[in-house]
Amino acid sequence: MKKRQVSLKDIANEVGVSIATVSYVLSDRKDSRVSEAMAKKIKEVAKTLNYQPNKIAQSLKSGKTNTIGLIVADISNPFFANIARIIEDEATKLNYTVIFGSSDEKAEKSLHLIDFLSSRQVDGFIIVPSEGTDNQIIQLKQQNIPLVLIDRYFPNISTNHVIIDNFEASGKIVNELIASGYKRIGMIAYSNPLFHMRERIRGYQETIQNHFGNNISPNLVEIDFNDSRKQVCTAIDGLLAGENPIDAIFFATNTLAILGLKYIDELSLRVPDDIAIVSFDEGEAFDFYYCPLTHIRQPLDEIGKKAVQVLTQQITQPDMGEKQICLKADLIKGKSSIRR
Amino acid sequence: MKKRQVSLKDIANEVGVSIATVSYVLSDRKDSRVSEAMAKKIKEVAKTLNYQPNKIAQSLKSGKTNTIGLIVADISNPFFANIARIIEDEATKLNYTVIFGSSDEKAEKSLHLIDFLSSRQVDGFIIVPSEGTDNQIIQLKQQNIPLVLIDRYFPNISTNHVIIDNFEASGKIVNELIASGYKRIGMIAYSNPLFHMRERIRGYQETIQNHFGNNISPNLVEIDFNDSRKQVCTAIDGLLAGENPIDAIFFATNTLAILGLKYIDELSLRVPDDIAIVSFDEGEAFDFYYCPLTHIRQPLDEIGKKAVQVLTQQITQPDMGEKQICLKADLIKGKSSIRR
DNA sequence: AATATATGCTTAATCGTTTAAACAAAAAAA
DNA sequence: TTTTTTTGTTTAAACGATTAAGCATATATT
Repeated sequence: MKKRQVSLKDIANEVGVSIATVSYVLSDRKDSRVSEAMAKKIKEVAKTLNYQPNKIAQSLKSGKTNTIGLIVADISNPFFANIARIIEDEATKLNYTVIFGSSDEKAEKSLHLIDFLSSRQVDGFIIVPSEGTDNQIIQLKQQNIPLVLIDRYFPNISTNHVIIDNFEASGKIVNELIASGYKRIGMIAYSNPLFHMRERIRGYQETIQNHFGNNISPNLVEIDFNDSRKQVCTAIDGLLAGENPIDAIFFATNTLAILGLKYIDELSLRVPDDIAIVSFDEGEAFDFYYCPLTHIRQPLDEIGKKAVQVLTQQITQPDMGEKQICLKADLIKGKSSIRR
Repeated sequence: MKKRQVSLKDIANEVGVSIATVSYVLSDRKDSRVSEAMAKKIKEVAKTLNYQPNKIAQSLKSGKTNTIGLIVADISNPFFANIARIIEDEATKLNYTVIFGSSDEKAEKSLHLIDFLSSRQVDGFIIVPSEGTDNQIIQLKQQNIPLVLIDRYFPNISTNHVIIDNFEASGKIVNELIASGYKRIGMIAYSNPLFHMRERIRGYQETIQNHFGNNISPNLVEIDFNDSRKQVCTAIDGLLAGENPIDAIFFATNTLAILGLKYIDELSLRVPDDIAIVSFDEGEAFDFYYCPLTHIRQPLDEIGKKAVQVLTQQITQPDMGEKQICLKADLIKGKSSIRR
């Protein structure tokens, strides 16, 4: 009734030989001294029985699972979903499986995921760290578990990481607005202490400062991740109120941009005539937005691939030094930042 | 240098007791007769050493991995991405891990995935079967591997499945168009022999037939999945040409709708004034489309959850009979099918 | 012919966990 | 006091694969 998976033992019994012999043949070791005839027979039987090696057993023996644990901050964000996909593809190419989970930007969930994936003996981690996970990362380092951070990192913890130059990208897009003639540029960002967000904000502030000095000051609103829908609206209201309403908004992420654009539509403001909009990252949702958005495009492909490559290198050569990769992001000029 | 994961052995050595005793304590077996004092000590040491049971070893022993293999037809389609997400969440709740892959609608890739996941000893499969995978499904059945098909199934292979009533849904949305006064309704579908697609087409054809008899015949164009971008445009051109151009298009999937709408924008046709549009499924991209689409919303949540529940039941009670679940989909009325 | 080497396969240990069975010592029943 | 039962712990086999070491037998070298 219950058909167990066929094992080396089954083949050995069938052929009338020891398990070891079968193992030697099927693992194709050049130094094995099994006779041609026997090898052929064993391979035949293996095929007819449709033998598939039990990777669980192999893993237990070898201590390697060929599995990567991936923890992203928020899988419902297409940015992370895409990265996850790329990582998965690249990992598959290198013969690794990816098991992943979303921390939903919560340190507690992140910890739970790390424990879970550790107990499943992943060979290493690729992590988009969220706020307050510093010690989790330190722990992993202490356990000598191979690890690559992406998108964000902790400047005071030395780790492998693959990130982009958020400061530069942010400056680039603000410059674009300024070049188009916009002066009162607001920014809506998350009140997130993580490095990537701080860098985006710093890029914005310094660029404004460099251009306008003390004549025009930056106009930044920071938003709580867990109440973003409401707070984005309030933020926009705030930026538009007063004597000198802003004429352009820079959204620090695609999720903020989506929320913002929906509200701007509700206000019956037209982009870019009434207000210019620029944003970090893309979203499928922008495909059908009437006005193609000027935005920063991160090299997702490169980030994902590099992360996997660095990780698998660490796994196979643990004594390799740490790799810290910082990529440049592209500015995609749409029509949402053109002054007409 | 190299810190191995701590094992029962480490704890046993530390406490000065046998591995078995440690195992009995840490697996919290009610029938164990280990003394309170010893149990307490072992638990303490386990905690300080930060012991995490090695699930690989547990799996090898138990023959269960608490892992589900998920194979979707196309992970870049948000429909499947969402389902994957829901399945993942539900599985996690039931203490299962999901390992998944995308067959990209290719039988060969599907086979590869099944072999791969089998060798990783998944306890069961949830599969969105693609064209030509009939024998793969039959094979799994013969090996007594628990299995649930979703979205599609093979009428001539008896399996667990969770699907929706595509015929009914299709009829419902065509009826909506007819009720709004549209008469020449075209449909663009995939030339896919799978049941779900045939049912959507049949729903369209029979509804047209029922309403208009022989006065107006259905106007269906079937499209090759691998060349859909081009063929959708050709199809729309075709439907719009001639003496009696169509006044409404029913797209059989969200991917077709997205391609179609982009082309319709290029043609400078306005929805619904120049042409009405209805579609199966949603897409994030529709969020910002100027005209909210009338579409069929599948109960993704229910499909995903039911699939996991049926599968885990099959895993724990293999002698349970097959479950075949057919859900109804909802018609979401937008503005893309209103005659003005 | 005696010894060395090569060939072909088997034995047995190992990975970390589970668990039935064994065993010794203590407590209870006779 | 002897026997039985209970209590607390250990032994050992098992899951399926890998692999160093062992052991015949056959072939090659002196």
